[in-house]
Formats: sequence, structure tokens, C-alpha cells
Amino acid sequence: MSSSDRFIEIMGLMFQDGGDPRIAGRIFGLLIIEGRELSLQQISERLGVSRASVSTNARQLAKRGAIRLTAHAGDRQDFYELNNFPSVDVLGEMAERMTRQAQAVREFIEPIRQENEPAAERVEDLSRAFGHAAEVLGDWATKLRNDQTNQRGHE
Amino acid sequence: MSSSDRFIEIMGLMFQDGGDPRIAGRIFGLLIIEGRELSLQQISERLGVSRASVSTNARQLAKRGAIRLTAHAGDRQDFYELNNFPSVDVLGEMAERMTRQAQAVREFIEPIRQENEPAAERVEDLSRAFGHAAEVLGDWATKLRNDQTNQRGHE
DNA sequence: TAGTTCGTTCAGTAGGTACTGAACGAACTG
DNA sequence: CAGTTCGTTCAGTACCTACTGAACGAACTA
Repeated sequence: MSSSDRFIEIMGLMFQDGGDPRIAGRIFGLLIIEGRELSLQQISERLGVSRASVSTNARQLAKRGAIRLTAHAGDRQDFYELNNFPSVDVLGEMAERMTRQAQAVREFIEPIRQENEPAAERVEDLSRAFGHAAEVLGDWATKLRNDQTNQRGHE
Repeated sequence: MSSSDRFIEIMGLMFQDGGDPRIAGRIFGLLIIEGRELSLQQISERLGVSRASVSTNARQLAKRGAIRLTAHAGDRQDFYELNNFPSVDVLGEMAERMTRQAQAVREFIEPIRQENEPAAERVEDLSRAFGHAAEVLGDWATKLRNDQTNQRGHE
């Protein structure tokens, strides 16, 4: 088993550790190793998993911004490849999630204030923490994008 | 069902959504609402779950820094309460995890370079991304801690 | 000593996902 | 038209983990 294969498995375990499907991590790892677009079929064969799983998980990864779907005229196949700056897109997704959570928590502040004033203060703190997290993540993503754009521009 | 109870359930679902046990989120939510220390037994009764589950999940939350274990002379019970700055500790934990991941990935760079030079570059990028993430999270935690310490100090 | 009250551990279970295989629609070819 | 090759969907399964209940050790009391 090559180091590349082991790396792919490690990525699977990292994803699993974070509560995501192992296959998603393997797809991500494979696309890092290959560095080029692969068809859904190729991914399926290379990883030894069903096309159904690849379809589901690759779309999930694309939604998160880690990889992207590509297409070619005259070819019905879906290709997937590593996004240019996967970390940027993943951070953006995390920021959105934090925003949603901040909003969800915020809706409880006033109702809880009717029942328990000090508790409402703590809930408000939590909502602010989520909001702040969203902000920091968003800024970070922006900074990363600029850094990487400049770096590439100098090549 | 009160707004506080609904809030506790929402926290459970948020944790579940993030890949953590629902009970952990409920404990966290309960301690936010109560704003004081509760014994393991009290948490168990209030949430309607076994002491075993509370034991396991509360220790997990304490390990992550979201809550903390407290004790009193002459009382064998374990009490848990919200940490002063839960977000700070949670960020610190995340930073540590990123550091571990950066390290785990870094170990693959050279072996992969032997097999596939360009792939090694991409793996190195990933390792740097994790390392950078750890750094940003650490800085953020430090900044938060200072902000909050100052804020409290002025009260 | 025996009995109580803690928290923890662990085997077992229930519930929920990850994954598969089969069926399907769409887009194409001959 | 039938046949092929795509991707997706969905029912079924296999697995995994969250949770429980029981058993246990520790620390205490009587």
C-alpha cells in the first residue's frame, strides 16, 4: 500500500472523526493526490465504492466548497476536481453555519427573558459568540483568498 | 413546554448536527439556562437521562472546556457548571485538533514526494492550511480571553 | 461489620446513518 | 425504435454509536 493510499485513508478517518462520512474524506484525499479532475466513475473504481456513494458524497463536498463539479462539451460524465482554494470555501461554509446558529439562538432571547431574565443574558452571550465566530471566519476567508490570489499572481 | 426547555432541545440538535451527542448539547443548554452548578444527579433527573450518560457526556464537555467540574468539601457529589468563557476553551480545543491534523498530514509529505512530487506539494499546502487554522484559532482565543477579562474587570 | 450514596465502566440494545444494489429518467447512438 | 451510458433516487443492510441498566469500587455512616 503506497503512501498516497495511506494518505487517502487518513483523510477518510479525519472526516469520520469530524462527524462526516469516511467516503467524503477519501474522495477529497484522492483528488488532492491526483491533482486533476476525475469522473464519478473513475472515483468509484479507484476507491472501490459504489457510484451511488460517490454521487452522494461528491455532491456534498461540492456543496461545502471543498471540490467542484466540472463538465465538458460532448461528454455526459460528471467530473470532480479539487477546488483552487478549498480552505477558503470551507471556511465560508462554516461562517454561514455560525450565522444560522447565531440567528437560531437569538430567537430564544426574548421569550426566555419573560421566564428568566439572567438566563436570557447568557443566551444572548451565546448568540453573540456565534455571531462573532461567523464574522471572524468570514474575515479569515477573505484574507486567505487575497493572500492566495497574490501568491499565484506572482508565479 | 417552556422556551427554556425548547432552547435546551435546540442546543441538543445543534450538537447533533455538528456530529456530537445530543445529550451533550442538552447538558450545555441546561447549564446555560440555570447559570449555576448542578449535580450529576440533578442533571440526570432534569433531562430525564441516565446518570451513566450524564457522567460520560459531562466529562466530555469538561474536557472540551465548555463546562467545568466543581467540588465541595464534605460533599461527594460532582457538580458541573458553565465555564466562564466557554467559547475561549472550545476554540483552544479546536486549535489543538488542527495542530494534530497538521502534524498527521505533514508526515505524509516526504513519503509521497518519493512517489509523486506534485502531489506532495498539494499535501504540503493542506498541512499548512491546518497549521494556519490552528494559529488563527489560537490567536482568536487569546484575543477573546483578553476582551472578556477586561470587560469583567470594569464591572 | 453491613448498608448507602456517589461516579464510572461495560455489555447489551435501540436507533440512526453510511453504503450498496437495483431501478429509473435523461441524453445519447445506431 | 431498442440499446447504452450516464447520474440520481430509494429501499434495504450492515455498521456504528449513543444510550441504558446493572455491576462495581470508593468513600463514607452506623
